[in-house]
Amino acid sequence: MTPQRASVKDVAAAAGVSVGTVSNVLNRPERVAARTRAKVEQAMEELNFHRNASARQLRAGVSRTVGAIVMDVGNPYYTELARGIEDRLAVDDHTLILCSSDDDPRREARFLRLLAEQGVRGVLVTPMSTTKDRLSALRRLGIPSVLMDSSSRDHASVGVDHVSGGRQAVAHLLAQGHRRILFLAGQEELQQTRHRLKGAVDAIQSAGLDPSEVLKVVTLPALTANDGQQGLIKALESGWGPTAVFCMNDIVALGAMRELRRSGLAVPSDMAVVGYDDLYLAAELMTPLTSVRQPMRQLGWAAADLLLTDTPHVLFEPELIVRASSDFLRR
Amino acid sequence: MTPQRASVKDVAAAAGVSVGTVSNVLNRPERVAARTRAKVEQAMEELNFHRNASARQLRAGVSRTVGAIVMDVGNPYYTELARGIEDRLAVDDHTLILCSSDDDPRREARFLRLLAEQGVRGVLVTPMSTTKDRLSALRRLGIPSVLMDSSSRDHASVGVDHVSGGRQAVAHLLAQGHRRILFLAGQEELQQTRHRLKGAVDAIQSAGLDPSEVLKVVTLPALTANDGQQGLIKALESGWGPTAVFCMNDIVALGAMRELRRSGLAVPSDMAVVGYDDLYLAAELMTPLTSVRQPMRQLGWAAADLLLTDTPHVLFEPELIVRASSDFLRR
DNA sequence: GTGAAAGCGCTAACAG
DNA sequence: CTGTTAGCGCTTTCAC
Repeated sequence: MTPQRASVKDVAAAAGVSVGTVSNVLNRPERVAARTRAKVEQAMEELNFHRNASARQLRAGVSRTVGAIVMDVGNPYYTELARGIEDRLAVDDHTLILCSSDDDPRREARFLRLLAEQGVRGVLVTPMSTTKDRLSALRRLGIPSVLMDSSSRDHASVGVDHVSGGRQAVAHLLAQGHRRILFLAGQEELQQTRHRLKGAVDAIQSAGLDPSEVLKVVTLPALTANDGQQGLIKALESGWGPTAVFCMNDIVALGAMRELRRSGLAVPSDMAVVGYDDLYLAAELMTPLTSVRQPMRQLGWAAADLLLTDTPHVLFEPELIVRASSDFLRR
Repeated sequence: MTPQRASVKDVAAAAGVSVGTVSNVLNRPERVAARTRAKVEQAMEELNFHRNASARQLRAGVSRTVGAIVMDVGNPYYTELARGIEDRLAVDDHTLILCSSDDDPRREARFLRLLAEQGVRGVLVTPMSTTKDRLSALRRLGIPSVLMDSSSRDHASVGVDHVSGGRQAVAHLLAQGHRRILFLAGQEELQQTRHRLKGAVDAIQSAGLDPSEVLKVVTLPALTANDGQQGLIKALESGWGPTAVFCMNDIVALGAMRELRRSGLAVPSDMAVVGYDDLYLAAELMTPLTSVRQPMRQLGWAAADLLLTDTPHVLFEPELIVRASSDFLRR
């Protein structure tokens, strides 16, 4: 059994050639005579050779690693995104370091330092409360970055049209006859929040109604099931009496529905619910959830593509998937 | 605005000391005079210095990176596990490279090569169909590995007592009066499958019944919602008429319940369902799912701990959480 | 306490 | 086509 790790030198010795030739076999095989190449390849095989990525990167100055900082890997939205990224990176033999900040600035700072030390080729960033700081930190470090799921004039980005998403969701609720709609929103700094809100307002105005009467916004500290639940409790206590709730994502919707159940309100007859992202579990919930579908896989792919090749940026279109949570007919 | 990346040399020049001193500040600060240290630290600050991980690893011979190969990051089970791992790694300033093989040997081979090239300090492995090959490949490469969620005599491992888990699940179903129980199982090579089956058989024998009459096993190609659904279809067609189904994990259970719904069977009155893992979504499904809870976070932590410190290995105890899917009283 | 210098494994430029 | 060699940024003796 071969011992530890073999180096190019070992391979060269075993094959009776120089390290330069071994390197050529690795990087420009066409420049090496077939016979020599065969010898070298055989030696590699026998010695179980794997090139040392550290040395390689040190020399090359740039690594084949890309980082992605997301808010919560527990949310399948981000794992789907990550798959899209990985698939694209694999094409060019790069790897992903996936970092879940959990919206904790200390964790985030640690990951940022780490990615800088790794010399990542770039970082893919998902919008969250500290996005701006993060982007400027990256710029200061001279690390290219791409903003995912958000669009920006002064930054490379791949986006989804959240105005359209918000509009579709609220137009649907209006069509179902709802006139008091609660929006369980993310932080206002999030572009997604602002855009979806704008879409919601658009939809209401297009229906000839007054947004300030029809829509009420509750901002959630974090986009988790628990905060969704708390947000709904707060809204119910206010006495406004909404008949529908539009949630910033499916996990928030899950929390909201949990609370509705707890307080004996039926979905959708007492309260209609619409989520966002259309996670695979949306269709399997206690009441199947109407949700705005995002093309997460493609989004991840596009972001990685943009980083690697500087492809012009993309704007995806979301699509409303109607289920029982907002439509009794589907019960 | 500082340009690109500063090296120890730059820092040394800026601080008016030698690179050796800079390195000392980094690695053995106590050996450096306070005044000198302050100067160096200030220079680092100004130049926005980050040590180059490649160079460091190249020199050290071993990296501060750990790999984990799991079957499907889309399954929250694995992301929870990953968090546990990351949390432990953070303590010793290591990073995780999370690889989702999707049970595809080509993907897996790619990741294995990649981890070897990265010179990872070790790999944490989750059982799947090709586990044995993977472990021997790692051994051949001289990379330490820890088997997660499975126990082994001749391998470092952290496990959960799946015999107990299987026993608890099936004992519960028997107590509910079920006498024809379907087991939607994983591949037989999976230790988890064998252990849970053993637990199920134990429970049946303890109740004075005949396992061959009470239990029927259907082996699923993959542990996905789709395969769970297909497995159930197959079982229903066979005409045996089970009244309960024990699923290898919650995602499989989700697929099974989808099929029950489709064919108009009520849960739990026509068919009781028990899952495994107790994902956060188990409680939120159309019918809240009874499930065997695993301590995923702790499991991940323990695995990373074992790799880093050679702590003696652990065996966790799972716990059955009963919900409506197997108990009308909770309806 | 601090500096000088060697060397980790690899690549690329150059010589033969 | 193949060999020789310098050097990427860092750590670590070993002198001073």
